[in-house]
Amino acid sequence: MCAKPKDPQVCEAWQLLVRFSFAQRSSLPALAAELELSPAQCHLLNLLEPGRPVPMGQLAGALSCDASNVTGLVDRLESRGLIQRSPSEQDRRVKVLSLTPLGVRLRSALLERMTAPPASLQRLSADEQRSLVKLLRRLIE
Amino acid sequence: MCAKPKDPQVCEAWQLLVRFSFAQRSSLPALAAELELSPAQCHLLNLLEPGRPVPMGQLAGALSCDASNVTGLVDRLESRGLIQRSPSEQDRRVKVLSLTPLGVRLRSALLERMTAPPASLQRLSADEQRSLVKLLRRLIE
DNA sequence: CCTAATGCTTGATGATGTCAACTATTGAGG
DNA sequence: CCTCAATAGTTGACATCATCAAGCATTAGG
Repeated sequence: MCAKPKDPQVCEAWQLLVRFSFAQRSSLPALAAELELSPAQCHLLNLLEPGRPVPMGQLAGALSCDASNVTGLVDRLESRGLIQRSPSEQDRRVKVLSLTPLGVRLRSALLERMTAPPASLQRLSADEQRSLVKLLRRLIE
Repeated sequence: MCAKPKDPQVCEAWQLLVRFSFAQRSSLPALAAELELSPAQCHLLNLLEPGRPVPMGQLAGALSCDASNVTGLVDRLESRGLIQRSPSEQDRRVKVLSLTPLGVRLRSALLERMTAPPASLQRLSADEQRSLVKLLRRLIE
């Protein structure tokens, strides 16, 4: 199944992670819909931390998408009063995004739902959970 | 960060997994584009194993989306000669999908790319990789 | 039979995403 | 200073993704 003559264990671990994220791909839309959000909007809100404004272009980089796409995404979130465009003082071309108080509340509601661990995680023992955390940390960086 | 008075370790593990799948959400489109596929098409091809035809409705269930969405996805993949609709013999309402030889080749090219493990995975020792595989297996089922 | 339920398609609509063209601003040289 | 290229964001055109409601054919139960 793994093409190159690499360690098959590495491949299997990676395949499981990929499978996991495909599963997420199925479940996120329903979860997001409860808050009237789309998956893309969730991703954006997830990246926008309270008290840490971000220029639009930087967000496009983090989302790995075109800048014009961010424009539309931000238009919709701003029209709902969740985020806010402000001109940068250093560079008048730049607009920085920040969460409104309403956005902060919605974001934390979102994170609360997204990070509610499923039953399968509870089946792991405390030691196993600790190992998993360690491994994933090193994986992501 | 975790709302309920639950084990914070469970929450952290889950958060890392969620973070991982958001990272995938960013990288999959580019990877898929190399094969002229969209993320949704990847998901569908991923579910459609060679030699194991699947009714359209079942696929809609697996993708957690509306049946009419599958119609469009299948239209595009079929017009490229990657998959094939065939009438079911047991039930003439049902159409089963199967990969064409071209589809089989593209699917394996796709899986090969998707499952090419990133460098960060190689940094784990053999033992650590083994643990990770075990933990993830129990997580997914 | 008649009727309800099922599987898929169609059409309308909105969101996501890309690209190319445009405006405004910045910054580097001449 | 003055041009001129690069950058940040917007706009418009277009394809895809995704939902819903309506419709058709088939199936299954009463």
